[in-house]
Amino acid sequence: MGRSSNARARLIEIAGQLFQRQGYHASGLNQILGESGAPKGSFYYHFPDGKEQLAEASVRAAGEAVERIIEKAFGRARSFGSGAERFGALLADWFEESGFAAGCPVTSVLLETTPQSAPLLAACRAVFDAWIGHVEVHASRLDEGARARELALGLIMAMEGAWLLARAQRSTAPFRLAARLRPA
Amino acid sequence: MGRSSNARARLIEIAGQLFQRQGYHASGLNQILGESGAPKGSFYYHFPDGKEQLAEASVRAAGEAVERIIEKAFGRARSFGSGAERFGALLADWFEESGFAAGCPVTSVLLETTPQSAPLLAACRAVFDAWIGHVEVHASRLDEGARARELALGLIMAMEGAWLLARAQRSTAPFRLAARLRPA
Amino acid sequence: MGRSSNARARLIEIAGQLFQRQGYHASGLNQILGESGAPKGSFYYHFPDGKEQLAEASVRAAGEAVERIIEKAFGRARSFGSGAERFGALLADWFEESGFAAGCPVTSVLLETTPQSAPLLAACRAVFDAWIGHVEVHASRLDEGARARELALGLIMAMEGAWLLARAQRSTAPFRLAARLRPA
Amino acid sequence: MGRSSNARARLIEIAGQLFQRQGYHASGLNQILGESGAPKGSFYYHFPDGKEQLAEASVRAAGEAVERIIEKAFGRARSFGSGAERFGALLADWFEESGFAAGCPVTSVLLETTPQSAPLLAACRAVFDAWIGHVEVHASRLDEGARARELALGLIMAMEGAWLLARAQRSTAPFRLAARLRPA
DNA sequence: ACTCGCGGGACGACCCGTTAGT
DNA sequence: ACTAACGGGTCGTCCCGCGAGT
Repeated sequence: MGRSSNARARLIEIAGQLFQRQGYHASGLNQILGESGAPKGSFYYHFPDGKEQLAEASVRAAGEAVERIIEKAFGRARSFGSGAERFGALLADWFEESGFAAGCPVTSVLLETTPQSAPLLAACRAVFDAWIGHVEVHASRLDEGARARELALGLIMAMEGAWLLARAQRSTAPFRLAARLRPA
Repeated sequence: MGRSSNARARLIEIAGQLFQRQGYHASGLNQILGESGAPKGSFYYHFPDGKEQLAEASVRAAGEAVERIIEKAFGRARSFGSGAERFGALLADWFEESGFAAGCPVTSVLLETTPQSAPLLAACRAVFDAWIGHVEVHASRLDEGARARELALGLIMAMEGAWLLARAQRSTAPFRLAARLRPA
Repeated sequence: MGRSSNARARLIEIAGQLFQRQGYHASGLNQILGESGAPKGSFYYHFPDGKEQLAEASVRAAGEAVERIIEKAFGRARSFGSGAERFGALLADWFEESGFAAGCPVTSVLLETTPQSAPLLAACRAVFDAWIGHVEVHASRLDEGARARELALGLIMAMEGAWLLARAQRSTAPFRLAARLRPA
Repeated sequence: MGRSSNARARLIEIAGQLFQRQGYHASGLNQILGESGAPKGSFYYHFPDGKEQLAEASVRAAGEAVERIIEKAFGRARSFGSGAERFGALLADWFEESGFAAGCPVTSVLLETTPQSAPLLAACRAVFDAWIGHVEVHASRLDEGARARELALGLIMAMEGAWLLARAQRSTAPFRLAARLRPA
């Protein structure tokens, strides 16, 4: 498990980065394999179902990374607002460190998938749901519980929209505004 | 001239639909040509710069379609809130009529383009800016002017995020929540 | 005739240059048209049989240009050797002025034509024969008549070979050696 | 290992034949692939740099074939003249066996390549140089050494020119005359 | 358990030389 | 004399097997 996990993990890592920057279809297997230094045979050993399986893994991995960001943002927050602001700031940092290039890891795969590939769509949905769930837990702790789900949904939704606008405008400003959006 | 406009317009229309459903790269020229009944040579007559030029045209065309939706939503609105709600409802209708399949016409192109193709990125940004500008005009008429730009940015951002979640969940509910999000 | 000859002549001129540098198939109609500023419709007015007809015209035109070079070289020559040397020098100048890039105008078309297009092959052969004939006339004037045809054939053949080597080596030296080759 | 060499070698062989008969650009990859029975994917495994890499290989392979002809012609020759005559005769045979259709394998590629593709041009030049070098070795053995290089250059140059005229006239006569050309 | 060499077709976008309409 | 439109062709790249080897 030790050695092989490396190759597998590296493939997931590289693929995730490329998907976020170029999109799923624009990131060819050859490019992914080239940049991760893995030979073709190895890839199909680790991912016998091919590119989609890799995409699913990359979506789930990136999903967990964002979950950690959510925990970091809300972990010690004393109000939903301060947690949301910290969340936006952390996403803004991530985005800026990528050179204003890396989109949301779920979105990049979600939008190029619909008709076929139910498992991939399901993974994207599951990751979104997990994010919302994590935020909801913190919301119900920090705010009146009745609004918790709406607060969580609204925050994730706003951050996703912010990610898009941030990309189009090459700016981190949208993340800060998104952190302040609340259901009326 | 009349005939030819048809071919061009039809190509833009079909391409836009496919991009929204499958994404830019997943929509091959052959498919676009096949579904619009246009031969290959005609396509390169109307779009000598190729697929990207078609994408740019489709982004701009869809941008104008959404502008009309914005005008329709806010045209007779007596409050920003009622305009926003109507906007969300119209987008929800559009999305539902597409069988829960059509994403935002800008997003689908924006996310698969970044490193290269500055004109395409510029077109995406211009369309976003135009939407925000249109909403802002109505916001400053209906609300205190000081918040108009933030209200507009927030609404567009929220709707974009809603479009993503709507797709992942095959639901129109996100649009309704997005319509109610406001800067705190 | 006055105005239109210009367009026609310009097309022949440009096409000849491109064929010599890039070959027949590598020189697209669009490039030829673009560089000569002629619209597509005009081209098919002047050359209803298409690209091959243009190629034939360019071969014949360039053939006459070389004939003039032959006359210039041998016109006042007092020996076959001095005429041949002058011929080689003039071809070397032509080649050098083209930036060591322009091959023989006949060869470039001849080698990409064989199976189809008998008229084009015939034109190439006719131009070669005309060159040989012109040299032969001078040879029989300047040398013993019995060897005239062999001298002419040998000189043209050597110059053609020189043109190839000159191109591969980016040098004008082959032309000077070719001018000195004689049947043993 | 044995099997794969076959595919690669067969591609080079077929491509060389087609280039000699039709030229480089007129010989489409699909035709080459069709006649050699190889699928596209295999081709790009063996020649990742594409058609130009195949052309380079075919030029080098054909270059070695002609080197063998040179050795055969001059190997047991007792004079430069008899070696040259045998060389011309062997080329004439080759040309006749091809149905008066196959041009020089170097020339066909050289003339359609110039501006781009330095490696291809270098390969053509290297093959020419190798031929000249081989002839020169025999020339210095059989003749006065001082003239050896000129004899070699002149012979190769004459044979190249002969190959062109042979093609235009559908005759093997030029090869025999070329064999007799010597620097004056 | 894992890697690799070699191969396989379908499809990608693009551009070709040409013809109708006018 | 020229704009508009036409398909079939160009080369290149896609994601993916399969067998032997380590």
